Amino acid sequence: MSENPADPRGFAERVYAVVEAIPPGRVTTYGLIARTLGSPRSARIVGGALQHTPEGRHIPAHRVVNRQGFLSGGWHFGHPDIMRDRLLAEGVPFRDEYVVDLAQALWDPSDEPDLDRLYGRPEDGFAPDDLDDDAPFRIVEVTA
DNA sequence: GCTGTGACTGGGT
DNA sequence: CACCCAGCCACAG
Repeated sequence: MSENPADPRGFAERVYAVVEAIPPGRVTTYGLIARTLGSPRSARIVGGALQHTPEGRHIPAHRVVNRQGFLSGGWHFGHPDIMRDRLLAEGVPFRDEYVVDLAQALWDPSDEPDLDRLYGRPEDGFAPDDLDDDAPFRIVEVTA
């Protein structure tokens, strides 16, 4: 599987679009980005995309942390301190040395209105695998 | 095309 | 609360 047909820009491009929308002083998580893009199980791919962030583009990748608020991508900046200092400079509250206070700083991309225009539209022709994710049961074919 | 690999996650122990 | 475990899925060899 390479690229989503309904996703001509590529998954990584859409990840960048979301990350660029994160307000200064706020953070979001890999999982929320993945969910917002319609692919809840692709949190790891989100991380992979950020690892290959193009130099020329100023993408605030330091505003992405894991579900616990931990700066799991800290070493990408040379040292986790770099990432932490950038967040501190923006006023992001910390619960621990390398753990941000998600209760205060978490920003959910899916709360943003007009998601389609901001991040692209995952609906058209998107693989329906995500739809049953949160469903309590799966609809199966009735065999005669 | 097949395989290995994670800046992840949620559930279980 | 802290590990451990097994899915996860796009992407690079």
